[in-house]
Amino acid sequence: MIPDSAAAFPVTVDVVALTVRDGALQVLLVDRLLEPFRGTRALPGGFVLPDESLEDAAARELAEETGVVAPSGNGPGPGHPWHLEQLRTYGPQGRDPRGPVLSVAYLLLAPAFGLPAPGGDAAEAAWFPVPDAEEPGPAGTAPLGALAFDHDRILADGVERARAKLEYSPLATAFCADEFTIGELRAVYEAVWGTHLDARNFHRKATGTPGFLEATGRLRAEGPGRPAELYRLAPSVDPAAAVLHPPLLRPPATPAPPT
Amino acid sequence: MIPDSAAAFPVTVDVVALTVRDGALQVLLVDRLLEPFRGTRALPGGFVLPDESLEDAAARELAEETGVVAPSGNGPGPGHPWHLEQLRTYGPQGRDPRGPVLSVAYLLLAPAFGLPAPGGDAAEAAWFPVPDAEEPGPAGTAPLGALAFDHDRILADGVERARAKLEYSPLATAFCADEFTIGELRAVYEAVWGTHLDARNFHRKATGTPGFLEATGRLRAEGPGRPAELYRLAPSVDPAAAVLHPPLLRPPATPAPPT
DNA sequence: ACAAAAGTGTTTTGTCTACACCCATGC
DNA sequence: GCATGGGTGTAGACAAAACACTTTTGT
Repeated sequence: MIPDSAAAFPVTVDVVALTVRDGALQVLLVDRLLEPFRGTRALPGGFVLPDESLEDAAARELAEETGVVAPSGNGPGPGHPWHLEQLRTYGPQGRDPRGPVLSVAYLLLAPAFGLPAPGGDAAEAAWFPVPDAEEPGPAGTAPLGALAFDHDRILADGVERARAKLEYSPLATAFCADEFTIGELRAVYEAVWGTHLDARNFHRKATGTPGFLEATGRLRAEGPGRPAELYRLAPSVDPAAAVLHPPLLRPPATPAPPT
Repeated sequence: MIPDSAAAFPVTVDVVALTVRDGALQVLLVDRLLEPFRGTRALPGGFVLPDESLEDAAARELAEETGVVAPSGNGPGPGHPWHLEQLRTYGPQGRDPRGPVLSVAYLLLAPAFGLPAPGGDAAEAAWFPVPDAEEPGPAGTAPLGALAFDHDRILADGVERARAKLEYSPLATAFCADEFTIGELRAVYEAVWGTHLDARNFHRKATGTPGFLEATGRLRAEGPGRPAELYRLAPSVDPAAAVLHPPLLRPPATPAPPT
């Protein structure tokens, strides 16, 4: 019933896994063990199996190549702040030397987590900072511009999607642990956007936006300074669909001074 | 070199073609001539050929099933206000009775155009109004809820994408002819969002947003009332990438009274 | 003259920004 | 005490909603 003219394409999933570590936006990259692009850095990913959903394939490849076990789907329950969403699909022509291959890219936003022993088709999975500007840095600081396949473009698309989503969705909390302080949340915005935000105004805006945060009543003291109140993502909200009103807009341009 | 465990999937493209006709947001649907879902309404679409790009396949299927010749890509030149962008990809499992099939959906925003003779795998391509609310209307007014495959969901995703994009991008102009009046542009916003906008404030906002509109200096008189100035989309802007600042936000909720 | 649509001005209301200021802790 | 980070108050800049008003056409 499917016409003969219809071609069948191998399909891969590639995951842009982002986190905030050491005050910077970082991406999870692997070293490829197999051809093509053997020895080159790439996004974790691989071929979709016959009976798999795309999202399951993304979670499986992430687990195989980085040892990370992601919850299937966007865990709504507490303790699963991770967020996995589809980014876009990159066309079959001219992106794989082996022939036409379709790649469905996924975006994973997660708190910083350790990287167990690698396996599968990749070795040395590690976090790499995403440079603030999209242009590769002058020194060897920028991992961009050197990835396998069209992964540079996929990474750029993923970073831009993450930056845009922080403005009007509660997804910044996906980078935080289950409970977090306003300061930690602000650090997420500053790292992802590469900007400096006024701590006082951010506090008012974050706590004053309905449907965003819920106070736990507990405090957390960390180093000097007054202990901060702990918050969690407001319940009864799908963080992928909720809309912040008013949105938290990123300022036009004023990079943070490198502390 | 491609592992045997990797499956190959048939891939289709489906096009959510939206326009504004008679003051309402409308979608282009076809009647399927072949199984499965023969006789059911569906989005225009079909299988991707071996050497085709996804975008080319979307344009080809649209032309085959509706007689519409879309420009390949987003024509930047004047006279090609159409806009074609990828929407998202719908997973291979459980969406086609013939087996796992991947579908990459595209969103086409276009001025109202006539429909030449149909051909290919579909007949009776026609425009259908998209109901304001997502719930199907009580009477037989709503074509949603009755489409083939998972096209109801794809249509809902496309409509939501279009509604969101009008806020922060100049894509509302994709629904207009090459030159248009502020009133026509406002009618687009009102039809897509299903709201009523204040004509005076809209005029000021649209003409005052930098990088959005360019005055032609000409006028157009249509019926009674003062003739309106003609505008075109500001040049030197990629309408798909440009960002309106400040954005044109849709009001929370107040449906327009049916004139 | 009248209706209808285009375009401008003004007032009010709210939101963002910047910054002064107090609070609670470690040292 | 003093540095450090958390949290609140407030004045000016700025943008948006509401609406009075003028302009220019068709009938």
